[in-house]
Amino acid sequence: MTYIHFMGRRSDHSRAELEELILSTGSTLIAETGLAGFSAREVARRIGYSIGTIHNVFGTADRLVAAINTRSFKDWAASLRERLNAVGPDGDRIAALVDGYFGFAREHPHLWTAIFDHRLPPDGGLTEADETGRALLTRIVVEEIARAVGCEVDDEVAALSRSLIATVHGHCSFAISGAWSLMGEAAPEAAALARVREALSAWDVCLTQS
Amino acid sequence: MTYIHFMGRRSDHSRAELEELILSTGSTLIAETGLAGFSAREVARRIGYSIGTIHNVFGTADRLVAAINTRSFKDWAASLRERLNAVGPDGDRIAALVDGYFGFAREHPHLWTAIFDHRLPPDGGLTEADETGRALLTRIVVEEIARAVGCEVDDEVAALSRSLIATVHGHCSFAISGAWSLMGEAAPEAAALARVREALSAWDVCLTQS
DNA sequence: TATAAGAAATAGACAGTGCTCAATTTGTGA
DNA sequence: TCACAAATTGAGCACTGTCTATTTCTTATA
Repeated sequence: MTYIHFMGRRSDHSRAELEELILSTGSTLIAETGLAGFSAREVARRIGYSIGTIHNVFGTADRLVAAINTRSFKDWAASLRERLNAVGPDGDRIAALVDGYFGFAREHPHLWTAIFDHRLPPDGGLTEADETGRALLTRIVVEEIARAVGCEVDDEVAALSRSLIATVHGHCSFAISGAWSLMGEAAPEAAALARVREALSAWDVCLTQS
Repeated sequence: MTYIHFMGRRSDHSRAELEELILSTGSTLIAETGLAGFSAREVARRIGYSIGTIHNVFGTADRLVAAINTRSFKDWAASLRERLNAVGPDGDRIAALVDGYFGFAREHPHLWTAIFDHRLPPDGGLTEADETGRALLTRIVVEEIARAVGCEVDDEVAALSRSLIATVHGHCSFAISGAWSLMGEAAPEAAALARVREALSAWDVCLTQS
């Protein structure tokens, strides 16, 4: 008859609540200031806990950022699913996919940028939970590409999907960082979509011939 | 009859020599430790000058990193030109271009990563000299793509070129960051090349039809 | 009920960082 | 020889992440 839930000294927040509080506050901070302006101390200040508490819960500032990025990944995947549901089974799902990729980056440029700018120290890789959370987005795309080319999900389709993700990512990356506008490019998203369509039609031709 | 050249106190290094010294030492430091391990103080330590000197010459650590990245860009462009010369006018110049893009990233992963991870503070953009130095790489690609599709260099070809750069960049980015190997992708460079070839042949079809 | 045990939270020290600016060289032209 | 002015220094400031000793509170036991 033991209560394992409230073992700490503060009853303000349970461990889970504290994790959530740190995570969402950290996410807001990155959204506001970008990864460069992020600091674990500032997160502690905002939630009214000391810096040591952050360390207790997340171990390292890097691991906290990794957790925040995983959360961004999940939100991103969710918004992608929403768009796919919105266009329906007969809509232009490929366009929805590309627009979903760009959409999250445009709406949350700092969060999106943080995902790809952050590097973990060489020793400590991602958590199992991080890995699976991030794999969601890839899985959605793989499923959609399989649907688009009318195949089962196999290694070949998965490889094509990753290549298409990389293609769209490159365009989005330049668009968000601003390197693109300096070069006078007007419609990076349209270009990305064009490249994807070309690859898909090349794949169809390949299938027909074999 | 006034000599304006030697106004300083140290004859160890002229201003230009000092700039070069800081730049090359900083470049080596990033190549060794990555952008995260970079510090202006460490550069000062290594060249035997004080931290103040770095600030006199480059103003800000961010501007120093920007200058280092511009230097990387130039080296990158030079190695691209070399590869193009090596394959000659009748070789597979498109493959050489893609391989050159990946090649620099593979040989100098930290320098390459630093180029795209570094963000200047919102107020201070890049120098004129930085801009032109970085534009070199794009120009090389635009010229080659014009050659490949047998056109003059115009806005359309330039837009296509930027889109192809983005495509290759996306693949290279995932390959270097390691996100790729986690997904089990074996040949990111081959995939990038395939996407580029598809885009070029789609362009050819487009030209033939019009 | 009183007390021992133990975990959460904290405070604060440590070693770094970038940036500033008064004080200090020191080469040079007068 | 001297004075000037540019180049260089480095202590000081406000930060940062990380870590350990300490406090504070809850729970379980005697």
